[in-house]
Amino acid sequence: MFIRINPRSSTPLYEQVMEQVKELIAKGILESGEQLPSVRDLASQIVLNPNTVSKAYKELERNGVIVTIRGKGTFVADASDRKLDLKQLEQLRQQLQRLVIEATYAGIKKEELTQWIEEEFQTLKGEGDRNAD
Amino acid sequence: MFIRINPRSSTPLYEQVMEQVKELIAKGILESGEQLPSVRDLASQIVLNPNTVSKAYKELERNGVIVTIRGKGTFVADASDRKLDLKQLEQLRQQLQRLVIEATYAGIKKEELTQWIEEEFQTLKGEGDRNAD
Amino acid sequence: MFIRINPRSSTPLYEQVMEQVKELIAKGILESGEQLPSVRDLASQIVLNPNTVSKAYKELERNGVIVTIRGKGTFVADASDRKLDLKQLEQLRQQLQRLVIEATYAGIKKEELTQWIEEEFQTLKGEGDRNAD
Amino acid sequence: MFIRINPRSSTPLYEQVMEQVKELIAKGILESGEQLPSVRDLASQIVLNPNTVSKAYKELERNGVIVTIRGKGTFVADASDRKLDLKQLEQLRQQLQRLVIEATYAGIKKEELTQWIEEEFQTLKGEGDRNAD
DNA sequence: GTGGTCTAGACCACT
DNA sequence: GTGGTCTAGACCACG
Repeated sequence: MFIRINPRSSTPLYEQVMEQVKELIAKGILESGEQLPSVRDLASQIVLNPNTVSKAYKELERNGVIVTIRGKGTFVADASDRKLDLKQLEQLRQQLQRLVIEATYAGIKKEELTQWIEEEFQTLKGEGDRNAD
Repeated sequence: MFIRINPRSSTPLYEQVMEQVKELIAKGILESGEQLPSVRDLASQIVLNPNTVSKAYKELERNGVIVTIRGKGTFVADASDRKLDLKQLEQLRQQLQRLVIEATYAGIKKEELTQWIEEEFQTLKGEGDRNAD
Repeated sequence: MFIRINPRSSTPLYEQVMEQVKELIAKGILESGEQLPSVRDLASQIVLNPNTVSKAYKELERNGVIVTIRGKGTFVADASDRKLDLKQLEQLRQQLQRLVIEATYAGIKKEELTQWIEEEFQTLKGEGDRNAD
Repeated sequence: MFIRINPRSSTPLYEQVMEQVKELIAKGILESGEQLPSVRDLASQIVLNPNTVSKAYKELERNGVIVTIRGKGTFVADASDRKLDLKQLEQLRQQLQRLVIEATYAGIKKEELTQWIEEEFQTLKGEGDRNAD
């Protein structure tokens, strides 16, 4: 797993791990049922304390992104197991509102923003396809 | 100024203030050159520690959103004074990437997301127009 | 023996086996003196490591629920052989206290809870009768 | 707050803290809006590491039992804020099933069990009343 | 002073 | 070997 942590960023290390794992799954580089590196392995790979990685894994499990089986390891959850409640949708919507406001500050037009989204979706899909080859 | 703070949210109080001020400006409810309430006034209005409001104002000034003039007060900055460096653009782009990933997890399609953006821009513009009447 | 294991549950696999064996006995589906499948057989049936099944059997024997006779196999113990010391009673009582507290949090009234117990006892008895036919 | 921890119990320390806080709230000894001791205070009171207490508090917040406000402290949540989803009800029901099975093993009759429940509810209410005096 | 994050290192239960 | 729990002690952001 290619995970890169920026220890100087203000976003917590465990959140950075969460984001990148989610990204790998969204891109299809990690597939359902696939085993993730063990807490200790990943911790030594990215030079983090095992507790920090463990915290990231536990949060991801709570989000239904991964599943951990005691004594065996942690695995990517089935897509069907993912949770999507109303609160999350609202949060997403609120994030988007903030983003739109910031964008207007930066002088970014609606067309430009939708173009960006188009590109991001392409990137996700593209990397997944490359992986599938 | 209509600002509502949620003390139980996990986002810092001063950031909530910043977001809402930015929102009011983006909507055109606060216009360039308009005076903002003093730190004390705003603090007592929304029942917050003046230090917290002060921190929000300072951060907003650092971003070039507002300007404080000694002995006169704080005012909404001219749109031309806003700073938009490359770092901010990158951050915006990264936020959007995260949002797209989260959206795919929530099963939201590209079309739906662009539709949302359309709506958010309409909301901004709409409230601004209403205010301009 | 119809035993279903959920490897993703947080309760240990061996405890799940224990619970289900106890349930089968409580329902009268397994009767005193009846032979249980061998560790190997049960392990292959429910796709578990034999060590895990073995641990469950050992624990059940420690509780006096089953007995293993060297060279013959393991059998359901006589009801008279079951051990019920004071510690277990206290534990039971404590579990019930926790359950009552959780129930009040869930807004469940006393009458509802006693009704539930009524139903659980009926279920136990009912399945036993069906099996006795 | 009178919290007693048993370091030799097999149930995790942080769960013991959770249970006892819930108990105090259920009994009405801690009321809605009331402030809990700080993480450090409680930790030194019951001779635990602050991290352990913090973990308990965070879990309790996730359950909607308490609310923490950054920089101010943690408080008992409003009863209306408590979450009660279907999964929790199912879990409760399953716990009760196990309890009934264990009870039959211990030779406890239905009437006895319902009597116990009656007593537990009385205890909860009783301590609350005593506190209200 | 409050809680949140992180590290280092230890022990335990489960498979 | 796996993850889960716990301690000790440090630093930081928030109010």
